[in-house]
Order: sequence, then C-alpha cells, then structure tokens
Amino acid sequence: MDNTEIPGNILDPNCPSRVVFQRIGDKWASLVIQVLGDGPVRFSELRKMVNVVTPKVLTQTLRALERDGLITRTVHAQVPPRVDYELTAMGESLLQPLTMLRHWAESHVPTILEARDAYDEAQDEALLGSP
Amino acid sequence: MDNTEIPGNILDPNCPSRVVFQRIGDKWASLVIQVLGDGPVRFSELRKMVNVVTPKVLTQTLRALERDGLITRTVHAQVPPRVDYELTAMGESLLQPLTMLRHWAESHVPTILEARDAYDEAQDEALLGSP
DNA sequence: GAACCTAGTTACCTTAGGGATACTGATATC
DNA sequence: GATATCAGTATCCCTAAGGTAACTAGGTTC
Repeated sequence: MDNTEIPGNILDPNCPSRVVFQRIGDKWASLVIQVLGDGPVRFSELRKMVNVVTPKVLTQTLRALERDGLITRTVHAQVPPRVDYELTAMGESLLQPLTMLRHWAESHVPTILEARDAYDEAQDEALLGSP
Repeated sequence: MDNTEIPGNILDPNCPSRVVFQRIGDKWASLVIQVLGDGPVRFSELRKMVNVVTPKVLTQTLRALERDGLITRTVHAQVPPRVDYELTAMGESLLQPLTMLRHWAESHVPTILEARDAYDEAQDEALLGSP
C-alpha cells in the first residue's frame, strides 16, 4: 500500500487529516503549541505571549488541546493560583511537522500576498471593464 | 537568529503562520491540494473525489486557492465546458509539509480520539458527582 | 424543440468561532 | 476592611464559514 495515497474516508468526521487540520486551523491552538515548545508556561504568561487573546478564548483553546491529549494542565495549590500548561509527548511530536509548515509559510507567504494583490487588481479591472 | 524561533508579529493579520494555517484549516482546501498532487483535475472530477461538497463551496475553495497562487484554472474552449485545476509550483511545494502533517495525523489521531473519549467521560463523572 | 451536458450562480439559512465586557473566589498584604 | 493577584466564568453579540436548493448559459444530441 502506497504510503502517500490519499485516504478515502474523507466523509468520516474522524478522518485523521480532518481532525488535525481542524486543530491547526484553530486561530490560537497552533500558536499555543509552538509557544509551549520551550517548556511549561502559566496562564497569565501565555496571555502575554499570545498578546491580545481574551481569557475566555484562551481557556477554550487550552481546554480543546487538553481534551485532545496534546497538553497537560497542572494546578498548583497556591494563592494566588498558578496553573501551568505543558506539552505532552504527543504534543511535542507535533512540533516537528508544525515547524516545517511554519518554515514553508515564512518563505512563501510574501508570494501568496503578492498573488492576492494581483488577483484582486485583475478582478477590479474586469469589473470596471463591464459595469 | 535562531531559525526555529517564534515570530513576534502574531498580531499582524499577514503573519505567515496565520495566513497558511488558515488555508490549511479550511474545510476543503488542503484536501483539494492533495488531490491535485497527482496532476490536473477538472471540476466535475474534483466534486466526485471530494465526494459531497456542493458546487458553490467547491468554487469558493478553488477561487481562494487560485487567488493565493496555489492552483491555476484553465478553461478549455469546448462544449460542454471543461475547466482544469492544477497545482502551481508553489502549490506543489506545499505538498511536502502537508504530507508530513497528514502522516502525523494518521499515526496519532487514534490516540487523540481516545484522549477525547477519556476526557469527556471524566467530565461526565465530575458532573454526576456534584449536581 | 425537448432534454442533456458541464461549470458554475443566486438567494437564502444556520451554526460555530471568536470577541467585548464584566464578574467571581480564595487569600495575602497594607 | 480595602485592595491586589491569578485563573478563570458568565453573558451577550456579530460575522464568516459552510450548507441547501434551485436556477443559468451555451451548445449538442435525439
């Protein structure tokens, strides 16, 4: 069986690609994973690094990642509370493909943005030509 | 400069990762790219392969990929019409990281699904314990 | 001239994702 | 007793993504 073939169970909501690509597409999830790549980070630090995400949305993101077994949540019995988030082994294993994708992004996004501009301009001109 | 560092321009809507991760997260886009990995495919064929996507949504997806310079659209002057979609060089270069991610997905998604079940069960029990 | 083909549109609807804002609870410090 | 810290909740809102269903255009075949 060819290892690169495209799986046929695309309809299946549990289709591997579907499940993972959804997580990746999540606005903050992949960012959080990459931030956690350097070691455990507490909630408030995460908020600062991810800059303007609201606590509700950050919590949603973290819960989803925890549910998927990609990160762990550790509550320290302190006051004020301290909660650390950390990648699991599986979470860490995701870093590599994620980093590859990020590198691809960094080297190609300028071209993508140019393509968008060119496309949009062509569209505008077409509209002006036949109003 | 460390090649694996996390870029700071996360706020920037044009942040490379943001742009690419969004495309990947698109429900059909990454699937279409992988289908086109074997060569040009016409609209109707694409519909069959991607199985239940409606023409409107498929068109949206294809237009977005075309706009980003990842695929080309070729109209053949025939009747009935024939339109072929094909990866550009940039589109092809995306296949590699995408395939890596798919392989990661295929080997880890079963674990993810188990983790979800376990998490959800734990949640249910917690709710039953303190109603 | 009726029906069929492909590659789309058009109009409409529903839901989920994300966001803004304000509040809670437990404790320690002033 | 007022205030601060931290890690969240609760409530409400808005938009965009995705989906359904029906229709169009241009030409060909029966």
